[in-house]
Parts: sequence; structure tokens; C-alpha cells
Amino acid sequence: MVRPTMEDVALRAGVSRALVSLVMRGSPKVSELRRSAVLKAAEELGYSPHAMARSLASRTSTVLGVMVSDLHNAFFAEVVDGIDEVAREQGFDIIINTGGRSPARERRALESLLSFRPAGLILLSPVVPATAIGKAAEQLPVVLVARSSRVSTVDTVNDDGEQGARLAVDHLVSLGHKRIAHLDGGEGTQAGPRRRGYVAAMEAHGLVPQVVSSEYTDAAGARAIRSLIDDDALPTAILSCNDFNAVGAISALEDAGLRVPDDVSVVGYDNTSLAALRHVSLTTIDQPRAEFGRLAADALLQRVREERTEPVRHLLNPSLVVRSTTAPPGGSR
Amino acid sequence: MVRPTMEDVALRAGVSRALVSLVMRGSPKVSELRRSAVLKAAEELGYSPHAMARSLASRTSTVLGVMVSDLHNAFFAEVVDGIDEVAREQGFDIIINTGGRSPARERRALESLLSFRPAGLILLSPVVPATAIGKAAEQLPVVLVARSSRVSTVDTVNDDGEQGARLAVDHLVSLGHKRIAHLDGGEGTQAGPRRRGYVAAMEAHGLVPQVVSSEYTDAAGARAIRSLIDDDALPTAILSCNDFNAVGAISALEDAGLRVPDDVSVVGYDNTSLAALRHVSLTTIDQPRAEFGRLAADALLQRVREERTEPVRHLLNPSLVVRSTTAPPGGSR
DNA sequence: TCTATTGGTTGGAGCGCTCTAATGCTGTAG
DNA sequence: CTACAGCATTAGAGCGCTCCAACCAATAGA
Repeated sequence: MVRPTMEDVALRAGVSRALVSLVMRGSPKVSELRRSAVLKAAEELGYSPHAMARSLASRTSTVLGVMVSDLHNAFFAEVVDGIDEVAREQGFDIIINTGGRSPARERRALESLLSFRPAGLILLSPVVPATAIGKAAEQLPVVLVARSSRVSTVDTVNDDGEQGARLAVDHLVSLGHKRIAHLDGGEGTQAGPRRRGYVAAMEAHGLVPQVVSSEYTDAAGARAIRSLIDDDALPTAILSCNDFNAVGAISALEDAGLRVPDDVSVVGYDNTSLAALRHVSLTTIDQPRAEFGRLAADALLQRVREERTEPVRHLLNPSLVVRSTTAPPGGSR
Repeated sequence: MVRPTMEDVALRAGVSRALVSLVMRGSPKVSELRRSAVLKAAEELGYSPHAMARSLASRTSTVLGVMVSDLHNAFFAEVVDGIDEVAREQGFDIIINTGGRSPARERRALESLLSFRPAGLILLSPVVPATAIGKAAEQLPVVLVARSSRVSTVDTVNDDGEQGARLAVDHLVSLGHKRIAHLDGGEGTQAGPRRRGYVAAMEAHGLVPQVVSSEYTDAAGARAIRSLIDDDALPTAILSCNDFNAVGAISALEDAGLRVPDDVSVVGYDNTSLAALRHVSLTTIDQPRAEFGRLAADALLQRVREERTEPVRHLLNPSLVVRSTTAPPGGSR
């Protein structure tokens, strides 16, 4: 249960601790003779370097912290894939922590991540207040994904939510819908742009916006639909704040004996793997998720290497993915 | 960008570094006067303890490493919730790493986790060879979830896969099915017990088992169905190795113009949130996921505190959840 | 032959913290 | 008035590593 140290390896290989250190870091200024002796000793002892001691001594870190606000959402898994890809390429490791969509838990997660003194931090759709992010950004480079920021030391990677919402509304209008409600993401990040895009697009078409407060979960989507039904205010089409919400909405509609898309059309947002399932086959707005991750990691590593000081604001273009949950209104399929 | 150290706080508060250390660790043997002075100084400087230096000096860690083999699978998110709950209660933090279901990547993830010298390790459905796990277990307590082990220093938390498969077969047989194929999880962990349970249950009913090699992904499920159709060997019911696989199977069946459950019944395994969606509404086998996480964390912390040396083998009872993807055979719905 | 130069190797300080043992400082009993 | 607890506080060593400057051949140049 007690791991060998550099000292142990040095002793066994008959060299100094400093030499072992050089070998471990792949220094070219070590003779082949010594190198192999050290590697052999390390192998025999089952030695592997102590990352913490290393980063303490070198005052550098090869770790990127990633805070995932909600592990249940597959959206983030793909972003993490993108981050991981770039990080690994450049010799960095990532450690993940999750906030469970609760600001308090997320704050704790952030604190915990920070206590490892990583080289930088990527926050995926954080829900903590902007001040908490600003405070973190004073200590190390921070990149935000799916959330915007005005802080000049923080880079951001987002999709253009206004444009995405517009694409969805245009699609529904072109199908003939006039009464289109938006299930709003509430406090959720990116809910603002989507709502604004929705309202602007509706008005551009001369239609009346109908914003229903909801959240980024399937339960919330179902709840919103039930309240619409109770209020007798159900439109012919729904634009959900995300796919989860949309799937919840569809469940509630079906529970109420309504058919999708015959009676009500539903559009999601995010194009998660969920939406792509045949059985769901949700019309939705796609975001280049892995690209989000890659761009975020790139931006972060630029800051880590101090190659750049001006903020970067990636705004990627979303696209409409038409599947089977949208159709002309009035059961006229 | 440079964080203050204990020394800075001590200087500002006019006390020694050791005193600051005591305050930071909440020691009772500090006068109220000093304590508040230290806390004030720390607050003003924006100081927070350096977890790595702390764990290096104390030769202990309050971090639990969690390796998630596949972040895309929501199953693990719920297990992580359970782990997080217990860990937090007991003052431990968790750091997560992911292996992306590739043994090579997973090995790297393990290595990375280990380099932080966490107090213990929880591996969620790891795909690395048993020897790699054994090696890790020599260095720190290890708990396996959704994978078994014979190593006496490794605790495991599993569902009773044989029983789960039996539940599924019994259900299908009671509906009148005689030709039931199993889409096998292949190398995947827990695939063995599920397959054995399936075969045993089939034989107990006097039926001929039909095992089709597949994997724990939706793509693999779809592929397996296509190969069955190509071979003209499609049965009336399918028991998939997990929900993902089942959903892929359903997609492929629908692509081929077959209806579920009218033409073919499908049973999944795991009861992920995916299965619960109305639009999927998959009959499946439920595992108490959060309970897995809680038990795993409990077992690990017992080892960490050296309260126990004999291995623990949790085998939780799965249960059948009947939804809308199973019906009597022959379109006789 | 003597001094540079080069390339490999090493000792020692120090990263930010914890922990042990020792210190100073009350207050109380003898 | 001394002695001794008992408590709060501190100095100093050390955790496993990196990094710098110093060191030591061995070779090259003069």
C-alpha cells in the first residue's frame, strides 16, 4: 500500500534522485546506459511519478479541470470528448467534477477543482453566479462553454442561440404554424439568447410570442405542457429550450392523448444523441458539440501558454435537423 | 495569477504558519482571537488551501478517484450521484476521469487518476484487464461497480445479472414467446452473468438459446438486428444486453419495417432514463443505480479508514419494469 | 602540456503544506 | 513565592518532486 518514491528508484538503479527525475521527464541529456537502468528499476518497483509532488515542485500543472454542470445530459459527454482529444494531444490530463445543476454543489465542485491548482479550467454550462467565475479567473485561465461572459480574461464558446431559435421558428412557420410557444430555459445558461431569438423571429413573422417558463429537464417540459393544457392555451407548435425538455413535453402531450406531430409539433434544441434515436426522432437544432470541446481546450491552452491575452468569443453556427416531430398544423399530415 | 500561500496569511495576521494551518483545519485548540484574525487575513488575500501540498505533507488524501468508462451512458451519472452523496457527507471530494470504453484510453485515465494519489478508487464498469486492476489495488483501496473481481482486496458492487436475465426471459415466455434471442454484451463487463442467466432460463423453459454477439452501444444493437435479418434468423423477442443496445435494436427493426412490440418484442437492461422516456417506453431490468454508488462509496471509505480487510461483494436484486416494447408474439396485440 | 568545452551527473534548496516536539504563558495549588 | 499543570503557539523537519548551480570526466583546441 506504500508506493515507491524517486529515492527508491535512484537507490536501486545506483544513481542520484536528480537523474531519475531527468529520465522520468524524458530529458535528452541522459546516457542510454543510465536511462535503461533507471527505467528497469522503476519497472521492477512499480514506480510512477507523484503528480502532486511534481506539480508542487515545478509550480506548473499538466492538468485541466473540467466542471460539468450536469452529468446526466449527454450533451456534455460529447463536449468532454472534444476537450479530451485536444488535451491529450498536447500532453495534458483532464479531471472532471460535477455540479448537478445546483449552484451550491457546483460552487463546491469548483472549489475542489481549484484546490488541485490545475493549469486551467473549463466550465460547461455553469450555473454559479458570474462573480464566482470572475474570482476563479483571477487565479487561472478559464473558458466557458454554453455560457457567456463579459470578463476580458475569460474565453467563451457558444452557439448562436438567437440564430438557432430563429431557424426553428422559420421552420415551423414555413410548415404553416402561427401559434408557436417557447418553453423557456429560465435561469439556465443560453436560455436568454434562445428566448430572444424566438421572440424576434415571431415578431418578424408578425406573430405573437408565447413564452412559458420551464427548465432544462424532461420533468419541467412535461410540467409546462400540463400547465398549458390546464390553461387551455396549447398552441400548435412547441419550441423547447433543449432536447430533454422537448422529450418531456412530448411525453406529457402523449399522456394527454395528443399525437406528435399530428396534433402538436415539437422542436428541441441541442441535437443530443437522444434526439437522434429513431424512437424519439426529434426535430431539433444541432450544435457542433465536439467542436465546442476542441475550441474550448485550444483557447484554454493558448492562455495557459500565455500566447494570447485578448479574449476569444467563439460563436458557432447551429443548424436545423428536421426529423419526425414537426409537421403542418391541424392533423393535416 | 499567483495565489497567496499560508505564509502570506500568517504574515498578514501576525501569527505563525503553523497556527494558520490549525485554523484551516478547524482545530479546536486555537483562541477565538487568533482564529478570527487568521480568517480575516485569509479572506482579504483570497487564500484557499493548496490541496496537493496538503496531501503531500499529511500523507493522506480526501479525494476519491472515480473512473467512468463511458460518459455517454446516463447509467453512470446516477451511480456518480450516489457516490458523490456519500463522499460529500464524509468530507471527501471526488474527481472523475473517463475512459471512453477504450482499454487504452481507460488505462491512461487510470494512470492519471492514480497520479493524484487519491485515498481510493471507484471504477465504474472498467474494461481494462483484471491485472491492471490488481496492480492498482496494491497501491490503494479499489471498488468495482458493474464488474466482478476475485481479488480479495477489491470490493465489488453488482446487480445479479443472472437473475435479471431470468426475469426478462420469464416475462417473455409468459407472454407466449418461444424464440427469444439475446444480443450479447461481448467483452463488456456483466455480459457474462446476463448471458448465463439467459441461457439457463431458456433451458429451464425447454427452449433453445440463441446468443448473438453484440456490444453495449446502440450502433451495435442495430448491427446485430441487421445481421439477424440478413440471416433470416429473426426471433419474436429480443433480450438486449443493455438499454442502449435495445434502442439501437428497435431503430433497426423499425428501419426494416417491423413494428415493436407487434412484430418483435424487445427487452433492455439497466432502466436508464432513456428507457423511461414515453417515446422509448422500453421494458427493461432495473438496477438500483444510486444505491450502487452509495454502497461503493461506503465500501471504499471503510477500506480507506482501515475498518475492514475482508472483501465485500454486494449483489443487488434487479427488478423487471414492464413498459411498451413487449407484447405477445405474432402481432396478436 | 594546459586550458576550454561539452555532455553527463549530482547535491541542495525549496514548492506549500502538516506534524511533532518544544516553547512561552497564563492560572492555580502547595 | 515557587512549582506545575494546562493551554495556546511556534520552530523545524520533511512529504516527493523539480531545478539550478556545481561538478566531473573526457575530448578538443592551442
